Amino acid sequence: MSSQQEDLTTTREIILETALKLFSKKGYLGTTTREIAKKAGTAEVTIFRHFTSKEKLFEEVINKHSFLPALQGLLPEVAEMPYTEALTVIAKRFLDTLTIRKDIIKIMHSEIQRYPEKIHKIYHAFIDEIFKTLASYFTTMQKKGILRELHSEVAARAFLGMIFSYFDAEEFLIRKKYRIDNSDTIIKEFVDIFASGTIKQ
Amino acid sequence: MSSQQEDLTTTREIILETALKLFSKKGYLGTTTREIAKKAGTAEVTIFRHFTSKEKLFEEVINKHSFLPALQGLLPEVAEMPYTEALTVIAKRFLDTLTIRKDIIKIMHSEIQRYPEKIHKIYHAFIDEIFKTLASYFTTMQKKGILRELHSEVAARAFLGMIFSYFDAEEFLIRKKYRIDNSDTIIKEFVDIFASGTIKQ
DNA sequence: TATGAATGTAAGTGCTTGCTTACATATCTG
DNA sequence: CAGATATGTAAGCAAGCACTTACATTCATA
Repeated sequence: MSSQQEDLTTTREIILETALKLFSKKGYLGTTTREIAKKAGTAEVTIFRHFTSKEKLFEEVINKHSFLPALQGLLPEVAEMPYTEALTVIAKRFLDTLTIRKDIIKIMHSEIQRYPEKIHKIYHAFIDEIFKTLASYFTTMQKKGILRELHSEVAARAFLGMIFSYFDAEEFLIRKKYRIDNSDTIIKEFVDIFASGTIKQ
Repeated sequence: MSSQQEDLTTTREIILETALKLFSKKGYLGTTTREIAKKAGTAEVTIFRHFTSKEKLFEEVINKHSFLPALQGLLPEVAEMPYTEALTVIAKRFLDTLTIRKDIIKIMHSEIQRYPEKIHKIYHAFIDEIFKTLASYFTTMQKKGILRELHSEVAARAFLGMIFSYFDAEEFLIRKKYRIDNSDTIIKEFVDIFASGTIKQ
């Protein structure tokens, strides 16, 4: 569960990372350029010299952190594993990705409707890719006779939905002290339910 | 899927409902008091006469829509049904509750940083009731020998998580034209997966 | 009919915010 | 060393914002 490493060498990168954190924490409107500058240890005017406007800075933050290949590379890796084990790996990888990228996910999840089409599309592409990747894994497993007949894309939504809701609640809503269990235990139970709910026989 | 009816008789109520919609759509900071006034068909000063400040108006909006029980009373109704049917009823009721209250849910989701204490409290009151109701149903079903052994609270999170994520994507993210299927079909698949994943044998 | 409560109109105040301008300083490079 | 490049300091502008004040109007009811 390591956090994302960024090269914080140039002023530009420092500003981008600082902006990411602040936009995530306080929202776009709740963050001022003075605040970003102060926390980044630069002069406010430097931000405008690099990014022209707050709006464009925001776009660059989004562009820099929009990420696609979240699950894609994982498919070949898990294709030969036993079903339950594969699901566990997928679940953990997905949860890890969410956790590492939680800042950008928070921005997109809570402000998406208030921003231009461009950002909408990035988020859309991300979600679509993940659903379809997992759905295609399920289809493969059906052909192998391991999974029963089901709508594989709906199944993908079910599986990822459990995990996303769990992530969402843990990261943003629930106070730590109220946690039921650690994430491995919970993932194991989720996978058990889902696996025996989708397996043939 | 009817939307929540409010008495829009008094000026006060009209302002509260207008503010709810706008805060939900544009966020607290993205909504101006002028805008609320205009859309509510009143003078801006009327808002301040009623609510003193924008901040207090926001609080009243939250207070007014603090959740009432969502699943309560459903247990006895469902206790004697076949398992799958019971899950379907629960899922639909839950999805209905979310849909009816989508505005306030959206506000709580995006403004949680602004009001950590209050929103946490309301959120917990809402979620706890649902989790516990469902968990206690699962426990009962285990005792009856219908369900296998599992952590009933985690199972409740799995089930509600699928539905919540589905709701979240449908309401806030996915453009209508891209929908896979209608909600009844999806709920049926969710219930199938979950039921066969939790049933004994 | 007279009074008071609710609402409207209009003007304005003080603050914050994104962004600009002008000028100074440091550092690197040819 | 000379010039270019990146950054800092400081002041300030124009707009938008929440909120206020003063006064007028409507309307129910005592």
